[in-house]
Amino acid sequence: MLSPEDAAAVRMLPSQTRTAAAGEDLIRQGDRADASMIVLSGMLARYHTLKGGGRQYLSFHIAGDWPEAQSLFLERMDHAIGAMNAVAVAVVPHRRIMALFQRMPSLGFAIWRETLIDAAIFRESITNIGKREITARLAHFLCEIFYRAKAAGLVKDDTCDLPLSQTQIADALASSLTGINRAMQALRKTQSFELRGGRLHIRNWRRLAEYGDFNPSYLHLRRPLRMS
Amino acid sequence: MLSPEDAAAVRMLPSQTRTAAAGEDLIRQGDRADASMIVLSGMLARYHTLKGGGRQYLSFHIAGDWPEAQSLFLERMDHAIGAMNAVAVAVVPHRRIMALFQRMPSLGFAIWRETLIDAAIFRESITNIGKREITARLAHFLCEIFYRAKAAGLVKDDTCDLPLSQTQIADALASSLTGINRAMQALRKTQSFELRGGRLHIRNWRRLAEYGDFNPSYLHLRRPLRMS
DNA sequence: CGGAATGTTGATATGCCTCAACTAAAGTGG
DNA sequence: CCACTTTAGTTGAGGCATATCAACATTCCG
Repeated sequence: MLSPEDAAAVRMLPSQTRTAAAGEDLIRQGDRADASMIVLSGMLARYHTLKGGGRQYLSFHIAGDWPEAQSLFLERMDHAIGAMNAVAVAVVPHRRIMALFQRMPSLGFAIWRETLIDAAIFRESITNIGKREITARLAHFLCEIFYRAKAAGLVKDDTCDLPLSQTQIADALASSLTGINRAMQALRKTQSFELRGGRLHIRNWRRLAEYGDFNPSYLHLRRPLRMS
Repeated sequence: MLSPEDAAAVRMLPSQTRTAAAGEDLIRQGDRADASMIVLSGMLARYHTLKGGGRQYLSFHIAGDWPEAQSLFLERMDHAIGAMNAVAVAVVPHRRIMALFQRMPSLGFAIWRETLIDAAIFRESITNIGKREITARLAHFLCEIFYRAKAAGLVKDDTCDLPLSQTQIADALASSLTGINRAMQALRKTQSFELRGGRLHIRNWRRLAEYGDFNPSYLHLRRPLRMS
């Protein structure tokens, strides 16, 4: 989340809109990128591909995110970025961004800050996967998705998009389809949320956050959200 | 790893040397930091503390690393930084660093790049913990430690420091003490390394890297190392 | 030398993965 | 619009990797 001024400056950048369908890759592991992208709509994911073809999803990105700011300074992609549903992104060449930095250093710092928050999200994911049992892990995951969507202004009627299959959630949370399916059933019993048709509806935030041991401080929002 | 010029500029910054003994924290979760630190010697770790007191180690840092560059733009620490053995760090106030950026933007970009590599390391850790069985996970971990030490010029006689107990390795790899102990024994059978007295000695890099499915591209070195 | 930290080994338990079959929903073409 | 195909979700059974618990050995260190 950039400040309004920074966001305005970014919008003035010459950019090209690119769309992708669910399942398509926008960048692949090993690619060189000479442009970054800003998500306009839909959901992107970063993922590693393992030998054998399995995936580990690393993070998910929604409108307003810069999932690829890192390519500004890292020559090759160490992961791929794919579309989880129909997606539109603004593609901005690196040189444009670098040129803008010179005029507005604060914008550079703001984007830097975004990449640091990204890193904080990865850290939290390590702990989530490493230390929490599968049901709590899922609860934490749902909390993060919802909280970030809310911070981005994408929540309406306590509902946001979550266009992931249970298989994909399993590959994000280092679990299996069966494992996630059963965790989902266990969590549903808490009546704290509903997940249908790619939409996540929160019924009882407190309970879900409690269950998932979710503390949003790692997201480093400038002002905390008021959760219902 | 900054470029020689950048590193020289950093060395000119007024800084204060601070030391810490094994087990001491340099910064705690929730703290505000108004200075960053550069590791001079010893090993630091970042970690999350869980309710119940358990730890999840997130990353380890050796001489030359900036484990805390993120505090430049993130107000509060979302994790702690502790010393794994006797440590010396150079403490540089944020305002000095920011002032230097103005004179040498390239330095800012170099540090930004370092934080992006940090993030890549976290991502790899997610995959390592999430998708690899415990023995391969350990092998991968040892490879990363050694490879980074080598890149930093801290390897002599195919040996580097690794001042961690099996309990600490377990808390880094989302395993248990017994689990790590047995993985260690299994790995030792490959004769590819020795780990004693806080020193890691590599006997057969190829075999260990193979076992741990270790591909160093995520470390984004400018020129790859030649491994013996 | 004694005590604490670290590492090793064995026994047992269990969370979750794997495999497999089946149901439900969604998407497609005649 | 219905039959068909594909994708997603559900359920059960069985096995295994790894956690947990407990005792003991070893090394480190004051």
